Amino acid sequence: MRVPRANSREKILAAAADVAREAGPGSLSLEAVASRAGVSKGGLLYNFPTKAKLMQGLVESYLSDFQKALETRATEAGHESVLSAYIKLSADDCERPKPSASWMFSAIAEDPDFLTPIKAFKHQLFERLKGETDDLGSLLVCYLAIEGMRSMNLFDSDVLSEDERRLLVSSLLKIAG
Amino acid sequence: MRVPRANSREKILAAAADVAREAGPGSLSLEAVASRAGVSKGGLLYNFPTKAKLMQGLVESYLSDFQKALETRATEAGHESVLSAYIKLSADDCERPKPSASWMFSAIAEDPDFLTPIKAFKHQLFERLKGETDDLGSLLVCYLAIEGMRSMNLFDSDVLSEDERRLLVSSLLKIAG
DNA sequence: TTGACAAGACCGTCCAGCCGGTACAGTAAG
DNA sequence: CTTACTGTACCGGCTGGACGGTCTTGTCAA
Repeated sequence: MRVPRANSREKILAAAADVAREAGPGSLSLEAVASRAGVSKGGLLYNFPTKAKLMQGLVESYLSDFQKALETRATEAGHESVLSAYIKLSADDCERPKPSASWMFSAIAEDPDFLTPIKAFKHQLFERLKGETDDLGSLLVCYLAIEGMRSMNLFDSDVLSEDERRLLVSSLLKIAG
Repeated sequence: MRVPRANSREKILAAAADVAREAGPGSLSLEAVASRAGVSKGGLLYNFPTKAKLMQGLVESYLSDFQKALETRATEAGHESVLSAYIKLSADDCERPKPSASWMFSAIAEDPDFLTPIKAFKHQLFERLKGETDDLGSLLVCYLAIEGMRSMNLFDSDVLSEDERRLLVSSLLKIAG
């Protein structure tokens, strides 16, 4: 009973993220992902010949989604700076109560090198932000604060209230200018 | 109460942190820890009857060390605020190139609930900081930026240069007042 | 003697990767 | 149109190995 062959990859990727989020990063097994995606283990291994490839796919789709969202934000709303687009995007990402990237912990456990592309991406983004502003101190504070927000969301650590998060975002936007 | 021959518990805890840092969080097995600590598997299980207890021990020692260091900083150098003590302590912690808490990833993979005490601790610290200042916006920015710094160190993501980190710290201290 | 381990065999479980199938789809000759 | 062939997409059982945890036996210092 097969229907959408082409979407299998994305379905599997989404299923993997779901499993990691709901059952915990330690429960991200091939069988769990396959079952969640409505695919057999063989079908999963057909799309991703190894678990490492699956992790790599997760990283790549995460990065491309993020970049797409950032680009959209940075261009759509007029002459917004990349930094403020990044702030708003991150704020929205962190709005969702459940961390959507728990799979990162699985990836790190598998092999810390899986995060290398993410590090490179962040480095690139930071360089881009540096080229946009002349007040390095403010940029550093903003950038790190966003990093902290994302980290707290990732660790599912809800220290901030709704009001506090809003205040934080507006403070950051003010610092960003 | 008999004194053990050597302080095996601490040796084991340190060995576990070393294994997670050097071999990766996914390689944190009981055998690896035992071998690293110069202890047999039986000896390890004698001190920590289960892997969960070992993780718990890691968390507890991390938290007590951190609190002790924070208290020392906050009291020794005159009437420094807790926030600036926290900033400086975190900056020093992040000075070290290698993340010292990679075991956290192992703990999360094992069971996300292991981080509950850490979340509680952070929440408590944040409340304490809120009681110390009247400018919530600045506190939020500072606190999150520190969180970001710690997160980057944990993920071994060296986006900032030495100079940038120093500038960041001084900016944060200025914001903290 | 006893408490604090050392040493390691052993078992149950879990899981990644492999492999032999199977159900189509497209093509193309007859 | 039919039959035969071919490649794609997927199924699911299997296995080898790693790992956590238990248990037994031995050792040595206090």
